[in-house]
Amino acid sequence: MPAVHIHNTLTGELAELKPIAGAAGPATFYTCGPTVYDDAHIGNFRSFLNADILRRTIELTGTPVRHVMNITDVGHMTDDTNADGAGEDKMAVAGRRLLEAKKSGKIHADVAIDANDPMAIADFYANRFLEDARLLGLKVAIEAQGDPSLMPRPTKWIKQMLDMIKQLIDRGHAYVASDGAVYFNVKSFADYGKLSGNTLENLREGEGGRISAQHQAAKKNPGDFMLWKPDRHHVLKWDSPYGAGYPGWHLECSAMAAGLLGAEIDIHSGGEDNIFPHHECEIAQSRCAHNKPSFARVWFHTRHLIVEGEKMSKSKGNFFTARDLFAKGVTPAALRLEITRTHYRTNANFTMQGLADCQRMIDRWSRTADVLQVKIAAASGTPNSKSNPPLVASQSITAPENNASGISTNTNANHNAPTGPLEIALPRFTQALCEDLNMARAIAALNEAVAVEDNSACAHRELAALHKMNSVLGVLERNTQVANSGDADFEAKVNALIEVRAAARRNKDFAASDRARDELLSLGVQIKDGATGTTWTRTVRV
RNA sequence: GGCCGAGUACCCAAGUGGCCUAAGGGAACGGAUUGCAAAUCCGUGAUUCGUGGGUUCAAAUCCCACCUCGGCCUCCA
Repeated sequence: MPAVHIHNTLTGELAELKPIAGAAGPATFYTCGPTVYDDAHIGNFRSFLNADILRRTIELTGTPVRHVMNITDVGHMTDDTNADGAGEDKMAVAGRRLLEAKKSGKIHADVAIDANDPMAIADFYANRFLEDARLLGLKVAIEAQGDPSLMPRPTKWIKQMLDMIKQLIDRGHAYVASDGAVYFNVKSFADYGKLSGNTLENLREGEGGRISAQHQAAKKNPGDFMLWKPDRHHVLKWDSPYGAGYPGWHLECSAMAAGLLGAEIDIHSGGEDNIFPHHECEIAQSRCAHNKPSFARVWFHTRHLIVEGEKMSKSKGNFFTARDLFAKGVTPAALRLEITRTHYRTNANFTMQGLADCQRMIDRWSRTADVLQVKIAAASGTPNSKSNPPLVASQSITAPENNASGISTNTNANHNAPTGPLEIALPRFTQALCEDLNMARAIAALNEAVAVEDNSACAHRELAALHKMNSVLGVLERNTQVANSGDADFEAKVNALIEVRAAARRNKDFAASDRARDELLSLGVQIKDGATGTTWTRTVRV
């Protein structure tokens, strides 16, 4: 198996992944997750899904991964540095927005949620995030159903954060300032700025007017960042030796990563905007609190997604959440592929055309899987459970050596020699991903293999190879529209029209059959006449 | 203003000194199929890599300048 190499933001070089725990793993991986004061948008999901692709790639090479992703439920202030209450808690803002959404009908008014309760708001959006994430195949979100500790919430980790603050004060890296807040002293950590390339001098120049003079004056250095903010008026507050208040927002990741994965971890990921200040500050806190030579060995950052060539923004009307797109008929598979197929270190351009391109690719892979399934069933003499007639003649199957479960009982001498195109493509696919997650080349390897006619006798081995590739791509199992299910009336109407059309065609009344087809189209339904009858999907409209 | 990344066909996108007269997918066009479509299958497609210079036997790939886009510079995936 080739080793996974990825670009390490910390060094600017390609790093071979060697788990701290040894070759057998597990590799420890922490991903900065969402702050749940609103629905996650597709840009958020690009960074989460790229982390997922990396995690699945490592697993493809045979190394298990322990992946943790936080869900931030502490509101934090819209302006964290302002003490006089001019900044507002993000959860409070979210509560107001939620009330407005209910009034305008965007969210069902009967959604039982108290907009004045920050934890209820956080739970509401956390659940919506988890729904979207599972639909998109974010593995950690699927695993967290069985083990919630894999997606920790900072409000449950306040004690550990306070322990860390104490440790930092004791070691001389943090101090209580005249304004009552606890700050980290950046001058006490020589490597501060190493991750982002920011020097303390540059930072001083770049103050940008966002830091109030009052608090700047209380700090020892302009770059010092907050660890604890005493604030009796904050929506969420906890008791502490520094007064009731709330933790600095960098602290949660340091505390949870250490608590769940260890003081040193293999990989830490996030969006490119996390590099500074968030990850820079995490490194400073973690290394100083734990007195370790490194925090994360490899830092993995995904560049931002742009939409139709422009920065995504609500005012431009190119701002999409995953659920917006699902409601329009986009399959989770197509969305997943569209936002992960471009290399993670370039700005990906999300387009509706691209989404359609991805859907076509996935449909073709899916058909290949179906054909292989049918061949396997035919070879083993098992009747196809789906009652579909075989789509492809199975005369190429020469040896009844396989069973339907795909487990080989073959004892042929050339058992290990790849024979079919997918099996031959698998090492190229794996190699491409191991070279800094080259998705485009991996996908090309799969596409080329799918285009080759498979004359090999080993359908089950071909299918196994396809499933291996899909274990990273994660698309075959989620290639269905979310929007379709649950509307029985609509489905009945569609099926009735399809039957009307079929009857008209049998009578050679083509004018009537075309009318039925047009009517379906106006309902947003696209039909496909297949060998086994007519199927339909919702057309994707934007 | 400082620092950093990127510009490859109609669109998405790989390739980072010779195997590139540039991968893969989509669109478009032509053919097969279809009552006609859709879907599917087959075929066609950049002498050229933002612009202008330079280095080299050799450049999309290295260097310089310029243009455009994106990111960070204490909210942000």
